[in-house]
Amino acid sequence: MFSETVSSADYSKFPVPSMRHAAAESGLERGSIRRVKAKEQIFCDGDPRTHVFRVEQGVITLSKLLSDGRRQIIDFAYPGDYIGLGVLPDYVFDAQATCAAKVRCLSTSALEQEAATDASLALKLYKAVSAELTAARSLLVSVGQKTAMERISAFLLNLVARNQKSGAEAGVVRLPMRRSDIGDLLGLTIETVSRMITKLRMMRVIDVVNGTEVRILNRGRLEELAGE
Amino acid sequence: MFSETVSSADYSKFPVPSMRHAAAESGLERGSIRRVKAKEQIFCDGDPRTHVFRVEQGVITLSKLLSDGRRQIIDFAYPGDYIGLGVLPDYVFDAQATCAAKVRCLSTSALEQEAATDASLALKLYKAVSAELTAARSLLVSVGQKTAMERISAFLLNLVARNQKSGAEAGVVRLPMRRSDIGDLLGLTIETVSRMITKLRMMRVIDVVNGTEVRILNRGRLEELAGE
DNA sequence: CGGACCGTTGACTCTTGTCAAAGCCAGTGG
DNA sequence: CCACTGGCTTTGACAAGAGTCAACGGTCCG
Repeated sequence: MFSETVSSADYSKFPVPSMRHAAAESGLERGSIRRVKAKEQIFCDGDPRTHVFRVEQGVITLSKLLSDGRRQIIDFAYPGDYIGLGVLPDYVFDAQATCAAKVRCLSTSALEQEAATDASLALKLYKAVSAELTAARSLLVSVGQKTAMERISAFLLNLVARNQKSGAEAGVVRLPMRRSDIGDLLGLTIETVSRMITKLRMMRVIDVVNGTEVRILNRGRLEELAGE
Repeated sequence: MFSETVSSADYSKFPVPSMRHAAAESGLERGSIRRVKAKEQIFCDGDPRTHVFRVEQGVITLSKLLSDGRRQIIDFAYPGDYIGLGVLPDYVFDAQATCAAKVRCLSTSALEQEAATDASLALKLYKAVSAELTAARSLLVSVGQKTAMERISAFLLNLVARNQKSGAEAGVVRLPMRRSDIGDLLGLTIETVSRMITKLRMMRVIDVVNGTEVRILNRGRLEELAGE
């Protein structure tokens, strides 16, 4: 499963380049682009936190692994999202591309140095992390309180909202992740995820094409099913 | 149950006072102290986010309520923790005191204004929110992946770690919250919480006095049970 | 063509939730 | 001083939602 995984040191091969057009760029715009292949690991839990990444293309899975193999996905990072923000010296989760992707690499030390004197940059970091916190807590509510059906429904609505922003066809969601990823995000098994999706299809609430594209047929019903 | 609850507007009666010794104080030190009684609501989900609070004494429960009454506790805020940080115009959860408590009230607008020019303050906010994010994700891993026994064990160890810092007797934890609070934090029912605590007592891993004070008898075993 | 991977479906199990009753403790009022 | 009340916890019996195990099918790719 991890045969394509790249050693955790690999991302150090993508240093932040010298500031060629620095004057025009804030600390969050600089940085070289790194291409990652599907299933390639960007960094691992426990690695020194040398870079912060900004997703430019693709979807990145952020996850935490327990020693016995259980996995909790903490978030899916979409284009525009930042990965690896925080105050700890090491990364505290794994980051892996679900599909071919591009990320911008920002040196942690340079970022922190700049933020120490640039209040607007520091505030941007504050806002980015606050948004992550809101998302994490919302997921926590789902996982802690909702039934399998409610979690799947809420998850789909969440994806719709994200995709809307990136201007996709209304009411159609691409699922770039596998069933096991959805399960590990929502605290369910792949079988349960599959069954709930089948049930939603049977209820004519959604339609699924190729297993990866979901068309919302009855948004109102889906919202009811998502349990507020 | 909510007979002692204070109307959501009440905290506006505690404005930030004029800066009497401003030169010596950063934006996070200023602010009047507000006393809250046990079970008193500090603010509600949806109220305008007029203040950020710093817990000075007691324990504050942060929770999110679903329309049908299910409740997810997002965090317990201990002395030194900040409540209500973020970028949204309204509060996105309820804050309620589990026991008599004191909080310092900081005006949101003043804080934001100051942070816009003071990078070190903005960085402090960034760090505070980052810590909350780490805690939220750690809880998410518990709730999403762990069994009831593992969640309870991890929860107790978490409390031990927090209390250690505030210099309590080693290996003894006070539980200022009720079983229903623990259940709503961990995504379990009160019955399950009670059963697991009983089981831990039977296994001689912990001892419980008065239902509110837990003595850790076998920390190693408890760590094993917490599932990494 | 064959294998690997992923998703779906079915039968069965089990952990946890639900419902109900009893115990415990603190505060109150006679 | 003590019985009463209400809130919280504990315990038990039972139910159900989700997990486990297993088999099958589809798709991609060498």
